[in-house]
Amino acid sequence: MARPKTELLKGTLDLLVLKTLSSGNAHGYGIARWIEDTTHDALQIEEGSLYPALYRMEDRGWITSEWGITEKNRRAKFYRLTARGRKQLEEETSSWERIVEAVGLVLENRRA
Amino acid sequence: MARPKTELLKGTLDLLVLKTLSSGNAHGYGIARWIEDTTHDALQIEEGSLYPALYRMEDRGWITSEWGITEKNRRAKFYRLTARGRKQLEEETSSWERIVEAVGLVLENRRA
DNA sequence: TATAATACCTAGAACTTCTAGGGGAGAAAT
DNA sequence: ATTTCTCCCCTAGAAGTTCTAGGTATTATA
Repeated sequence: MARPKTELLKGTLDLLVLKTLSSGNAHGYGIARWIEDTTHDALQIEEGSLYPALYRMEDRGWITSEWGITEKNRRAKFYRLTARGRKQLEEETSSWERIVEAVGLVLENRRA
Repeated sequence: MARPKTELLKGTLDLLVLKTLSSGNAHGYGIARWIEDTTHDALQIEEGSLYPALYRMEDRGWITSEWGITEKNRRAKFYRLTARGRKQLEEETSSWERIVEAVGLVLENRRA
């Protein structure tokens, strides 16, 4: 089936998930769908990347989880941001912006 | 001595090196210094990351190397881009731009 | 009642980057 | 002269994240 290659840049997944959760609770599957929709499938979230990432973030105290029922009447684990997660989001956002700016400098530059 | 954390996003190093070489040959050490200078040290290039990356890229036929002597009268391995390397640079540049744009959509968005 | 969609889970492979060293040779400083 | 600094290359192994390629269960739909 070979979908077009739309690999994530390693290191961005946490940022994307944290940002998604910053505006409301969500379950894993829903987070993935929301990111894909928002980016018009420019980013695809593999479940084999997502779930391990969610566990890591929970271990680190950035998010917490709770079982519940979705709008579609399905059992799902809902995540929400902790205070530490919110702080982490801020850090990762500014780190991301710094890197984008820096890479931009390289891409624009012509060496003398 | 703990320099401030300025980790690379995994996946950007190839792009940075290819772009650096796109405007002229350079040796490894010089590539690292140029990227750091250009980004005002926002990105730091570890030699333990750089040299393995250069070998990978050479294996893949994106760059070729040749020993020579630097301006400072030191022995050094000079790299230059191949045609395939130039093509790879184009691909990685547009991939980078796609990702930056997509992440931007997520960061700007507020979920309804 | 078969199939699709929703939702979660996991082991192991693959890959890149970092850590933490090592070495040699020329330049500068003492 | 000898030490120290800068330039320049190199490597093994650890660490970390993402992907592949499966699997399961339940509900909605055709």
